[in-house]
Amino acid sequence: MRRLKRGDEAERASAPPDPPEVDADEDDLGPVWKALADPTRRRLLDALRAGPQTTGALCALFPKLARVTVIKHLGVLEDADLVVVRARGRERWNYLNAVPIQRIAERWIGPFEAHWASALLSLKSHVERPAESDAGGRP
Amino acid sequence: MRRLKRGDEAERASAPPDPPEVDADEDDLGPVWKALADPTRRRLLDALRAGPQTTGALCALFPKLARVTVIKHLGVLEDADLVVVRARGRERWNYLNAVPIQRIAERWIGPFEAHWASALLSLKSHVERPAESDAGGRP
DNA sequence: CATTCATGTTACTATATGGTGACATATGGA
DNA sequence: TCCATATGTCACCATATAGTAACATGAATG
Repeated sequence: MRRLKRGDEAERASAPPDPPEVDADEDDLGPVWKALADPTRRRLLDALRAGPQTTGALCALFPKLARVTVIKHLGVLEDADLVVVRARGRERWNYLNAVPIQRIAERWIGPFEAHWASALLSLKSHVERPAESDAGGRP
Repeated sequence: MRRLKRGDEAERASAPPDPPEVDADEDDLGPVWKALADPTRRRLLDALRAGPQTTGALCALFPKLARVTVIKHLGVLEDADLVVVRARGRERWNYLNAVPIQRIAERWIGPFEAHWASALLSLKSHVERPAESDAGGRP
């Protein structure tokens, strides 16, 4: 969790400021997985997909949660580089950074795609079958 | 429990006055995210990518962990439908099931992939206007 | 300068989870 | 039958995490 950086001079409080740089050199995907594990954080990212939001606006999207809870979730997302923050005045604009998600897609989803194409067929015959029988054996 | 799908044929022309609702469909792949959050379980799935293995063989692949730990991890993976088990005799063959991963790719990676493309565009505009940042501007 | 508003930080609690050893169950072979 | 092997369950502990209330900080406004 980073401290507030002083933003540029406030021109108006309705339009988001310029987006920060997309820091993308994140080789450790562990924090990303951890951040994505929580459904609230996934919904938070989903909300940010529509566009950058201030922290207060994000808190307003989750009336069931305390404001501090949302802030902590944002901190986890920021540590995972899934959210980048840029402060302008006393507002804090949260930007979605989808690059780590794309990393996951490249390094994880891709290799596993071969399985639901090939191994799924042999697996499908086992799924609805009661265990304990010896048909087919070790592939 | 299955949630309703919302088809969005109806386009909104401009920014609506009502606050944008966060689509909070907590689908059945919550356990999948939870299962994937742990690095040991990811390595377990990685080992199963080479082919089905008995529980004992999998335990042998993780000498640092107790056998019970591996079994519990396999239980989490099985609850998430990422691993399907079939018993043969007194052995237990664990099969990888990549379908939930594919569903994550469809429902998550896909929508976010469109975003990191636009994020790069935003980055470009940010680079072309380097003056408005606060870097070094703090008196 | 004082006030207000948006935001962040500091304890604190409850629950979840990873990890382990001891014990239990079932299967195959002597 | 008896015994070894493969696997799963139970009780337990340490840590992590989601969540909260109360308090603190910092910027805009009068």
